[in-house]
Amino acid sequence: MEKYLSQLNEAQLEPTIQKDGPMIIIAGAGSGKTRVLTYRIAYLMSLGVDPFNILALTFTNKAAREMKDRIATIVGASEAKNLWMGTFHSVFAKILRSEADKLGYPSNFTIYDTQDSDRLIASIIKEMNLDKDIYKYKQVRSRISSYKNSLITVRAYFQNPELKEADAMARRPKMGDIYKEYVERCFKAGAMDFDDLLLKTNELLTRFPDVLMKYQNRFKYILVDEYQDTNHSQYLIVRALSDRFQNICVVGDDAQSIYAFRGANINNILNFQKDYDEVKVFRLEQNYRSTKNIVNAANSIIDKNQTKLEKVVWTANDEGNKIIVNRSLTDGDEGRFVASTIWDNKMQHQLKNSDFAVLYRTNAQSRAIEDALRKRDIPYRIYGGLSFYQRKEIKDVLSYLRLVINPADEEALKRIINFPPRGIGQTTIDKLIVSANGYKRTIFEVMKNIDKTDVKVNSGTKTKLQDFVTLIESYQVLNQTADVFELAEHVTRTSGLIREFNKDGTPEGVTRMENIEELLNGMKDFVEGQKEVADTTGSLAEFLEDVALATDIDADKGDPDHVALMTIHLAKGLEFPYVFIVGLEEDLFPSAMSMNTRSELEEERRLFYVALTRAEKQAYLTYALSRYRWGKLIDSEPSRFIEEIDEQYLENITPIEERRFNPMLDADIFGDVEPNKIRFKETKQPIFKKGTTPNKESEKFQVTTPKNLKPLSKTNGSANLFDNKLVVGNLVKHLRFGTGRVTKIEGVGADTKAEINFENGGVKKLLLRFAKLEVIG
DNA sequence: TGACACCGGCTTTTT
DNA sequence: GCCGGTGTCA
Repeated sequence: MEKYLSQLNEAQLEPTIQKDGPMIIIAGAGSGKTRVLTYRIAYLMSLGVDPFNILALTFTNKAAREMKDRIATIVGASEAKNLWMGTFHSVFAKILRSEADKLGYPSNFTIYDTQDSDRLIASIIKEMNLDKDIYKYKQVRSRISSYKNSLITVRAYFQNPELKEADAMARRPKMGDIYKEYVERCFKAGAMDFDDLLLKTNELLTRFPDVLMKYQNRFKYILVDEYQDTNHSQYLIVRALSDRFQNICVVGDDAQSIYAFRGANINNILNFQKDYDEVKVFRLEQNYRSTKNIVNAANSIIDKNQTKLEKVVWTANDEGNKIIVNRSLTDGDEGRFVASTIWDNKMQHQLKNSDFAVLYRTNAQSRAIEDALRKRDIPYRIYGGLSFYQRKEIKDVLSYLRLVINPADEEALKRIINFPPRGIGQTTIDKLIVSANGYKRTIFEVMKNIDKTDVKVNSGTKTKLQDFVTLIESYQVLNQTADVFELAEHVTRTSGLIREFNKDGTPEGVTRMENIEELLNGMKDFVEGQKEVADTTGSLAEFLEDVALATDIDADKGDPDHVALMTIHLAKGLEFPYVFIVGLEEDLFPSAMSMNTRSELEEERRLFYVALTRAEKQAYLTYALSRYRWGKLIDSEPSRFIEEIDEQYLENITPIEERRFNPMLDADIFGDVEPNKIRFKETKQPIFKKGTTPNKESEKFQVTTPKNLKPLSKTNGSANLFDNKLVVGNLVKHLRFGTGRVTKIEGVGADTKAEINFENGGVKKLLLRFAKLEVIG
């Protein structure tokens, strides 16, 4: 242990060896807080504290895993294994499972993800015959979420006239009724949403003093990382659990609080000293990560915020290069700047792809960057966005498994009762829902006892319903003996899912199959991994829980040497030698939706601070003069954040030449194609602003498939032809068929036909027919 | 009841 | 530029 403690500077050492009592560590970006947390836990254990009595709450499961690994190298794996470490959601999901009966839940309750919640809310709004334009399900969901995070239960809601009034004022008087119905339906389905995991934990701890005492005694030492991002619900859990021993250590940086939108309360960290007696305050202000230029630039930014704790982040590192600011004409140009800069740097300095990260405000921005990187053959990985587990085919498989564990799971049932199609239509499903609500039973129970209910369906439908029940029940039987992998493998084969995805043989179907394959492989790993861990069961329930709470950043698959593309939110806690912060434009960053109040703007500024402090050696700030948003090209102006940086840390680089389109490199065609059967409808929208392409404006074509065409799976698409030319040899990208080359062109104008060889899974020949197309070559 | 084509909304950020 | 919902038709 001594050896490790000697690695710390004095400011780090003090909080590390502070054993008891409440303490707060205010840790600037890059100041080694993870190291302090890790060593502190190891130190506690070296003093004889049982790891079973230590609870460490982190922001991601990956952070927990890494910390656990590091602790394991210090104190040994067998000891480290017993630490309680993970995200709020995952730790308390486990606790809720073992205490579920007290709250009237089954221990194998389902965890609803955002999509499940959305679907349920949308269906409730519909069932209540409310105007969906006034009651937008996303708004309703976020409202319900904020109630829950503030511990406003349905009962509390109806007891509080102000809340009712506020919703009535917002023209949504039925808000409370929707909330009530939503909560009841979740309960009936044996499901908790993300917010419930915290809300129900609070309920558990307040309603059952013996349970509270049990966990207070168990968690003698509690550590909370990223405390600035805790919400009220989490705050109360921490307070309750630490109340007995008061051995609470929170770590955070108010300057990096970026989750107010999901209820994080920056006052939790600002007021910590008022919440506990004799709080010891430690500050980590020396940055070990970044150059002086980056640290000072970041300081000059955060200085503009009024709400903050006083601290001075400094570094003994080199001066470093100035931060490079680059202007582009369009988002496409911005992407190309990023790609070529990465390329040049790799060449000049012998760098790896993984030395670079591209950070953006919104997920939608990844596309332009992605295209540019792909064209340069630079490996990249997009984090976040639509996560693996949210893909349709994966959710379909998981829905079957969820139903095996918990047949009450309404959302899973609705998802797969007729997928693959088995002749159970919406009308039937609606009847089932109405009946189930009437009997206060689950849909599955109604289906199972259909003859004893008032559901009127014809005998054919009845048989189909019974077949479905039998199918699920056969899986339940298999689940008694088979492991997760074996069961899932059986399910995909016998449910018809594989047949469904295989049937048309399109690359899209192939991709879906590959994803299912990957899911099965993941299950195999899970099953084998669990055999080595003693205190876990490797059960299906556990797998589904892991999956529900997994974040994209948690999964590290594929070649690790790739450029990382992610939102700034996702980048928190990470560091990279070279960082690009792209899309620094007003209305995008800061977001147009976050400029109404000072506190919103300050959160955007903190977000920018987080982005900048990810960089170790070099930061690039880029913006474009025009950008595609909602499929339209719109003008933009540089972000105020660029101006807010003290200019002595910046270097503006003027593009040597404004980039032009190279049709061979940059031309893309998107669309649905099937031999001879495609119509291209011209739309008047130019692809590029005048002046950005030398002479001609490009045209955009919308593709529609005629009625007699069997669609591949998606019926809309569009084709972009740059400079209005199609040339033999042109590279063409197609959503479904990948990339191919034009091999033959026949005819002119409306009758133009182009034959394209797509190379993926064998050569595919497709005939395109363009309207209003000038053909050369 | 299912398939299909059209339309409209969306884009902040996530456990 | 994508996704999901909806209205229409067979």
